[in-house]
Amino acid sequence: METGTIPLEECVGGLDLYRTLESGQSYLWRRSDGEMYSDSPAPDAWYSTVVDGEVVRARLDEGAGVLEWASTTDADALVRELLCLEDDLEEIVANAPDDPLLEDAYEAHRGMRLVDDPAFGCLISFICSTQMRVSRIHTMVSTLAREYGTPIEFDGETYSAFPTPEELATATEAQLRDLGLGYRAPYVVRTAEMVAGGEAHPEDARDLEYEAARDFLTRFVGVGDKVADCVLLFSLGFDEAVPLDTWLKSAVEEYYPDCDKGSYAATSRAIRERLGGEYAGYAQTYIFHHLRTGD
DNA sequence: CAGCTAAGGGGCGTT
DNA sequence: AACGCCCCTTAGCTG
Repeated sequence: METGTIPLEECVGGLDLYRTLESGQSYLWRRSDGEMYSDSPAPDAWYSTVVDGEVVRARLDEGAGVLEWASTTDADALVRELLCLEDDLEEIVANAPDDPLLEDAYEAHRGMRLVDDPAFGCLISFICSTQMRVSRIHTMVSTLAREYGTPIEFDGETYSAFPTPEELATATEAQLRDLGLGYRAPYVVRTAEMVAGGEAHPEDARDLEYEAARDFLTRFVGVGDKVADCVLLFSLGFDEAVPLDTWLKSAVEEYYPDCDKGSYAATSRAIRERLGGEYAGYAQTYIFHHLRTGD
């Protein structure tokens, strides 16, 4: 076992691990008390995930002023990457457009960061997310990991990696329906088969310009504009992506009515400009969390 | 191409 | 306790 600490002072603008990992961006982490996404924060809890066969655990130690990690490998760089610790939140907030809703959101959830999830797990997570509340999405993704992922022993406990495309492609629609995925079951199987078969990989979108990348991702079954935007924002480093979900649509309706241009693409473009362009995705994450939690 | 609708099932608020 | 409605939407069909 390897362990380490990352000084919180290196995370410019702070780090709120609870809001970063339980705000509906990532479904690939687990909380040690099993109460993740239950609306009951546990400031001392360990969060764990598995990336490329390596277990990573992380915990905030506010008293010591550090983010503590433990892993099967030297995970210092990996933890910084997964939690976007290099993002300068002070600069992002300072450069944000003057906007009452956005300022409230940034103020209320200071320290919440974007995540940088592995692409395949992120893609499947958001295919599962349609018409679903965040706690159930987390349950579904955990179930997929338990049923199809490779178990890994670490520090006396068993962790389940999210399945590889090849592992998930062995699933049948009927099995996934039995696991509670509903109409998403065939989407997950077909997308896993596409990636496993080499037909396309979500990582391929990295090389494209933003809107072309979004179009590219919609070739996967169960992926429309909104899910594609989530994968771009939460996994592929497109910080300008603004997923237009029900909460953002209601925000457009109530706060930015002039940004409603009818189609997804045009409205997305307008709200992206209104929220600051380059880092509009950060703004989206804060507004989404602000409206959803009512905090 | 725009517009409509079906597609799990659980949790939550209302009767 | 039963009921209706909602949930970070997409695919497929119709006109």
